[in-house]
Amino acid sequence: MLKIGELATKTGLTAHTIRFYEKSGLINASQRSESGYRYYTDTDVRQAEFVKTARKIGFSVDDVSTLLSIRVDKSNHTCQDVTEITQRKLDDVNEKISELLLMQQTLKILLNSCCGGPESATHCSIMEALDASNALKPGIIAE
Amino acid sequence: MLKIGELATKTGLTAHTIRFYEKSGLINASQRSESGYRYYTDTDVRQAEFVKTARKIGFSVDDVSTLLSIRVDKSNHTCQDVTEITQRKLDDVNEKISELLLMQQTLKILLNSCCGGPESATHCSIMEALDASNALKPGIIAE
DNA sequence: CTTGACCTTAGAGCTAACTCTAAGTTTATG
DNA sequence: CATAAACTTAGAGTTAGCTCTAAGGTCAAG
Repeated sequence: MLKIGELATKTGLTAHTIRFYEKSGLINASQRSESGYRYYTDTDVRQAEFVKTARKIGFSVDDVSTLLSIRVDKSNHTCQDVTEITQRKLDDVNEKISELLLMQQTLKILLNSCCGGPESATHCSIMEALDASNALKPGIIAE
Repeated sequence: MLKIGELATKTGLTAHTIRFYEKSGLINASQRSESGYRYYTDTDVRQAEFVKTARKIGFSVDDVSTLLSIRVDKSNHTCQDVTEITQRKLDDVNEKISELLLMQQTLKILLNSCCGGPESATHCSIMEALDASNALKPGIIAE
C-alpha cells in the first residue's frame, strides 16, 4: 500500500496531478486511513501506470477515461471500440502535423529569403513578405 | 475609412477578434466617430492585414507585437532581429513536429497490432500494450 | 418614426491539463 | 515531545487566443 507521494515517485506523476486525476475519475485510492490519507493497492498502481502510459502517448484525459471504462469491462467491449479511439487520435495528430509542416515550410522560405545580418530592416524581405497583401505563394499558407 | 465590420469582412477576422487585437496592442483605429465608432484608414487596414498574415503563418500574438514594433521603426532594427524571431518560431514548430511524429509512430504501431474487429477486447493488443509496465519499446515513446 | 443591423463597453467564459495556495492535520524521526 | 515532512481540502490561477454576453447606443432605409 502506497501513500500518494510514493505513488507519485513510482509513476513520475506529481501528487497534485494524481489528485487532479482523481477528480477527473482516472485514478482512485482503494483505501483511506482514518485520518483521510490515500492508500493505493497494487491494482491502483497498475491503473495509475496505465493512465501515465496512455497520457504519455498523447491520449487526452477524456480518452483515457473512456479507455479505462473499457479496461474494467473488456468482455463487453470490442477491439473496434479501442481502435476507434486510437484512430481518432491518430487522425488528430496527422492533422496537427500537416498544419505544422505548412508553418515550417513558410518559415523556412522566409528565413531563406533574408540575409539575417546586421543590415537595417528597411528592406528586410521577411517584413516585405508579411506586408504583401497576397503574402506568400498561394498554397503555401493554409487558408 | 472602414467601420469595424467592414474591416472584419476585408481581413477575414471577426469584429470581436479585432477588438481583442486592439486590447493586445496589435490593431488600432486611427479615428473614432463622435459616438465612438471605430474608423480605420488605409494604413490601419494594411496593419491589420500584416497581423492577419503573421498570425496565419503561426506567429503568436506576442511575436506579432514585436514584429509590429520593428515594422514601425525599420531603420532602427536589423534583419537579424527579424530572423531571430522567425528562427525561434521555426525551432518551436520543429519541436512540436517531433513530438507529434513520435505520437504518430506509437499510434500506428498500436493500430497495426490490433485486429480492430468485433471481437471482445479481452485480449486486445492495444489494451495489453497500454497495460504493460514498460509499455512500448523504449525510444518509441518520448520520456 | 420605426425597425433592424451594426456599433459600444466591461467583463465573464471557454479549452485542456495541470499547478499552486492557504490553512490546517498527521505522521515519522531523533 | 518537538519538529519537519508529508498529507488533507476547496478553490483559485495559469496559458493562449479567442468568443461571447449583457445592456445599451447609433445609424440607414422605408
